[in-house]
Amino acid sequence: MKRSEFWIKTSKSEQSEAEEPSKNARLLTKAGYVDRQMAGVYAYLPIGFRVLEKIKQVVREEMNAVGGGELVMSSLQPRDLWESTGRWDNEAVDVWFKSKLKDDTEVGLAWSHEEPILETIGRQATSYRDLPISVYQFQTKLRNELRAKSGVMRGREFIMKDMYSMHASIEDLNAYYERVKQAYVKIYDRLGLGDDTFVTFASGGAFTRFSHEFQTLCDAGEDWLYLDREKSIAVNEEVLEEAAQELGLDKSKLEKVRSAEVGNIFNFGADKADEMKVEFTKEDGTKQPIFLGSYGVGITRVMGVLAEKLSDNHGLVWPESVAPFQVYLVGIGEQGEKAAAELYTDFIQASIEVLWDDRDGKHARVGEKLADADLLGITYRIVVSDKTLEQGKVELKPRLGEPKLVTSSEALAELS
RNA sequence: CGGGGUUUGGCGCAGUUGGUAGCGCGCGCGGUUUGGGACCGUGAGGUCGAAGGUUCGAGUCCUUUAACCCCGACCA
Repeated sequence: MKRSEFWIKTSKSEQSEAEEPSKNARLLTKAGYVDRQMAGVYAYLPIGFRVLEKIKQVVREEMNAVGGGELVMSSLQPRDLWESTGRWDNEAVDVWFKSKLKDDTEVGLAWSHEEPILETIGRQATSYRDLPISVYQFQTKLRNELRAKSGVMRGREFIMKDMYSMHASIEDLNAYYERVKQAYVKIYDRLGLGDDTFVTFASGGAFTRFSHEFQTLCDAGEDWLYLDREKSIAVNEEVLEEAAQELGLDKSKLEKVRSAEVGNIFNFGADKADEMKVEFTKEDGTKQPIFLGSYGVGITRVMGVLAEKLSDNHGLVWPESVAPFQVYLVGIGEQGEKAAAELYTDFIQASIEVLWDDRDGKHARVGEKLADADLLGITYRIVVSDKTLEQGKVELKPRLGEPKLVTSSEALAELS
C-alpha cells in the first residue's frame, strides 16, 4: 500500500498515564491502530484491522488443520435458545445485553454461542453417522461488563474465535480435545507468545474438574498463575488448592505470576446437550445427548497482549506473523524517492506486503517517516537515499536490529 | 454495586477576588528547510455539557440535570 492512499493517523504525543492507564491502549492509539469509542469499546482502524486479520489467519489455519469448518453465527439471539439451560436469567448471566423487537419480542446480544451452536449444528446431527462435527467462527462478543479496563484486553465488545466440537462418545471428545490443545500451543507459538504462554489448569464448570486456559505472562493481565517451570505446569489461583493436590505439586516451589488469559478450552461432556435435549441416535438405536467441547481464543485480547509485552520506547514491535506489513519503505531525496518507487513495484510483484511512505515533503518530512516506521512496529524498514544509492544499495533494518546495506535484489530475497 | 474525578476550538489543557475566552499540538496559506516528528511569518476555528437563577455583567457564584472517565469487587 501507499501511505498516501492508505489511511493511518499517527500521533506525535502520547496520552499520559493518568489519562489512559492502559499501556496497550496508549500505544495502539498513538500509532493509529485503534480508537476508543467508549469505555471498553474500540474501533479497529485500517492498520489495526490488518493486525487482527493476521492473528485470525494464524488461528484459522490451525483450526482448519483440525478439521474445523468456519461459519458465522448471528449476533441477535432469540430468548428461547437460552431458556433450556437457565442462562437467559440475568441472575445466572450478568453480562447480558438485551433488547426488544418492535413487537416486544425479547432478543439477546451474543455474549457466547454455546447454546446457539448446539441448537443449530447439534440439532442437525441426528445420527451417530453425522458425528463428529467441528465448527468455528470469528465473532464479536458483546458483554455488559460492570467495568471495562486494560484497554483492548478487556472490553464490552471484543472479537473471539470460538470453536465447538460435537462427538458421539466421550472418548472421541477427549481425543479431539487433546488435539485442539496441541493446535492451541502451535497458535501461540506462531503468534510469538509461545515462550510466555502456559497451558493452565483452571476452574472447569459442570462436567470436568478442570478446564484449560492458555495464560500469557503479562503484568497487565488479570489472573494470578502459580507456575512450576520445571514441570512446565501452571495453575490458576482459583483452583490452586485442589489442582496442587491432584497434580502432586509442591506449593512452596510454585512461582506466582501475573498473566492474561488468551484462550480457554472446555470439555462439557454430554451435560449441555442433555439440558438442551440435543440428541442423536446411536448405532443401537438409542438416543444420546451430544458430547460437546468448546474452544476460545480472544483475538482482540491477543493484539492487546502483544502490544503490552512487545514494545520499546520508539513504539510497537509486532512479531513478523502478525505485523500489518512486512516492510516500511522510505525514499529520501530525489533519487531515493525514484528508486523507492521502483522497489515498491518490485515488492508488489513479489507479493511482499509493503507500506511505502510516499508522502511528499509537504505531508511528512523524513524524520516523521522514520519515527512512524518504528512507532507502527513494522518488521523491516528499508530506506533508499542518495547515500545508499552511491553504493548501489538500500538500507535494510529489522525493527529491533542494526541497519545493513544490501542490494535491492538481496532485500527482495530476504523478504520473500 | 461502592469510592473518586471530568465536561472550555479537531485533540490535550489553562482560565486568579465575577469584568473583552487563552495556550500547546494539529489545521490553512506564503517562504526557508529535508537521514529522526524542523523553523519564520500569517490565518481560520469556541452558544465554555444542558436547563434555570443571582448580578449592570457569569467559564467563574447558586439550583437542577445529563453524559463521560478512573479505581475496587466479579468475569472470555
